Amino acid sequence: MLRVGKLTDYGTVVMTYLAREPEQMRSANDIAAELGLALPTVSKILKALLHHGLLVSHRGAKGGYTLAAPAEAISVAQIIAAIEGPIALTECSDTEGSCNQETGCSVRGNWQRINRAVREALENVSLAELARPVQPIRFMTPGALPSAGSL
Amino acid sequence: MLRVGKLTDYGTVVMTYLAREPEQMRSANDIAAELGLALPTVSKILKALLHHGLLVSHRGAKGGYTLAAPAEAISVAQIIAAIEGPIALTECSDTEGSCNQETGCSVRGNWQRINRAVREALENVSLAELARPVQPIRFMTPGALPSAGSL
DNA sequence: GATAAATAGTACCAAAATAGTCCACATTCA
DNA sequence: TGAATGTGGACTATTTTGGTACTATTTATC
Repeated sequence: MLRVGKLTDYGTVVMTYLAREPEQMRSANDIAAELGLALPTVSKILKALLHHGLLVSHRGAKGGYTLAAPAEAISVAQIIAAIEGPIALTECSDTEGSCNQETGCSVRGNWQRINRAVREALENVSLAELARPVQPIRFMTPGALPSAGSL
Repeated sequence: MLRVGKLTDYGTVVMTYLAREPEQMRSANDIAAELGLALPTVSKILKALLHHGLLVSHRGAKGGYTLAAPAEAISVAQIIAAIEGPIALTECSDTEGSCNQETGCSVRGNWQRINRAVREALENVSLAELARPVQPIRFMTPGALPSAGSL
């Protein structure tokens, strides 16, 4: 449940890679090679991240990308928004016409709260935390929670 | 960012409708007519909700559906999971092969925490809350938060 | 028992979103 | 000047999603 595109997943990986040595400028080519992804795909992701101010680019030979801010100041929410776009959980935002039912519309209103809750959860995870190696906080017996990693 | 299918949206509306008079059994036809949705679509949603134990069905003439539990005991997370399926935020769950990079994999591990945070946010909203009319908790000046309702 | 009204299950199609690629152009370093 | 690199946009193929149709099964009612 609750999907995020594959490109967004890549996006977090790319950002994490850049966060390892924030001062070091990396070309799209380097990143693609290092991460084992296709150059055009990486390029596309970098453009999106750049557009949303998460990266700084340097054109020309010896060019590349660096983080626009310290990893602590970049949230997962920003990364997702940059690539996924500002699409709400529900798509009923503008076209209210379809649901002229009192019941339905009150539901729609309450979705706002859900959206906010999820957004806050995402804003509270920084790129820095994402880049940290996984701390084995809890080892659960395999199979105990079948979909532990799923939403 | 962060999408939920249209069917899931309908699902919440259907559940909310049933929650209004929990004792009252409703046929798929009634629900479709009342909510202004196509019968086959509503039927599909009801089947999914039924399969996940959120509804109880009564077959045959005068049959229909009722909630399987009080609205307070059903979470939005359950509704979403029933219709959207247990798809994780990222799809890297099984096929670890594609990403053989240390950098990337540590990111993947950290996604678990994000998933959990979001899931908990969703589990903390019950169907009962969803069914409540929107309480105008705070009126914010329009435009102050451009994408207030989006994620 | 017969009949009508429902759900149950499954398969299918069309449309939309997504992933991924390619190319022509602009910029900068050596 | 030339090679390397980002920029922007268009394009295609694949996947996912939404929506529909059909048949079987169950049950209330007459």
